Amino acid sequence: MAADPTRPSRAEQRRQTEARILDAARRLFAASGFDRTTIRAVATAADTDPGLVMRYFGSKDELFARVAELSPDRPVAGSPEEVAELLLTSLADKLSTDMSGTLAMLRSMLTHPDAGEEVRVAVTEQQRQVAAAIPAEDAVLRAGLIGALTLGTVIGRHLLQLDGVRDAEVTDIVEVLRPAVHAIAGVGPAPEAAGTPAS
Amino acid sequence: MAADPTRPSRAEQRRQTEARILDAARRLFAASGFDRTTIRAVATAADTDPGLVMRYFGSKDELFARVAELSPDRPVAGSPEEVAELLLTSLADKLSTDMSGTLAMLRSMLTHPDAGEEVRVAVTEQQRQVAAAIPAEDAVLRAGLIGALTLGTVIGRHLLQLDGVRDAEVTDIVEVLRPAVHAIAGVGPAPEAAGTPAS
DNA sequence: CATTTCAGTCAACATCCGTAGACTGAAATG
DNA sequence: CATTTCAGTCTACGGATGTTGACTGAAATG
Repeated sequence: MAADPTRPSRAEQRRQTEARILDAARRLFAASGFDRTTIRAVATAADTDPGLVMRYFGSKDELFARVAELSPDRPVAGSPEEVAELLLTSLADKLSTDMSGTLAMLRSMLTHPDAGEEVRVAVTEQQRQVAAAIPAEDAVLRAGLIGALTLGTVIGRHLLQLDGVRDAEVTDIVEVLRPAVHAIAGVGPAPEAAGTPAS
Repeated sequence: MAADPTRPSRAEQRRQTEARILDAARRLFAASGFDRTTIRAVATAADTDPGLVMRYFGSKDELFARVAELSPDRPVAGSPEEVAELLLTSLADKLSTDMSGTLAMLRSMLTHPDAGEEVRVAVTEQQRQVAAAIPAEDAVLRAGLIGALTLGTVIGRHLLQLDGVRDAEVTDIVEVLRPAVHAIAGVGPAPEAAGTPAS
């Protein structure tokens, strides 16, 4: 019944509290978006005080900027076929990873101007790279539509939770989407009928 | 200098005011979403008073429900090829029509639970019909991914305004997406190489 | 013309939010 | 031990929002 032999130091205590706040913020922003998530709710969920949240993170906007993040897309390049495969791998990441930080951003992208811009910039950058690899007049459009397909799939799975998409295996989704991505990228049918083609 | 010969009757006046309010609400909800659109802003944009908006439409939620609407999808059926073509026609509608009522709904779907449910139900219904026409074990997944592609395309064009997608001709988008939709629907390559196939 | 109806206006209320600042007590420091 | 630092708590302010209700004046009604 003695007191804890290793009581956390003050610095450690603070780190834990900050972490609890960040976790709660990520979760609530992802679940309800920026506007409907209140500092008070974050504080309650983190079992602390609104004042502390402000003192540690400055403002609601700064807290949001801290936890809402798009995991950076890896650069894509090569032949259209290679680019398509890289995009499918990238999509697989987005469908499997935890992503609550990303979901916070995506959830708010249609109503929070900053979040919308951030998503737009990220998609546009990937679009630019993809377009550069597609030999066609309408390369930008094609790349943009691949971005739209990606975005729609992530939204459908994680935010709208569409039947069949919500619970599907990531590999199955990629399988179904492979010929579609290849088609939009302007290449012929998928390299192989089924299974991820080896090297 | 005489007074207007045909001064609008009181009933007519009211109809005009209601129409101004509805127009303003549609526009503002579409531009900023539910939470960031205030009754006061709607009233100002409609050149009236917040109290009047309340008296005519009851509450902010009712006003939103009145102007935010998904134009009903026409039923789709037939062979996978036919269904794919019907979906592309439906998509073309969604990309060209004015749509500010639809945009009000879509803009809010990620942050306003009711709007999210309404979109989900609409997509799910179309998904059900499409899945019924696809002879495959994973028909529901495939139909869901076509829904995701559609949703992503509309979002990319009207809400995120992606480069190349924002300004593209509707027919060009449909052209690029045709083989993709056919591929996801599980049919072979598009029926024709280019141009809308005649009957 | 007398009366009623009602579109439109105005002011206020209750609530919630982000945020600021004073305060407390225990841990760190010398 | 005396002093300082600082994590954590509490209270309150200023502003915005949805919503309500009283009021006004002109159009409709008989």
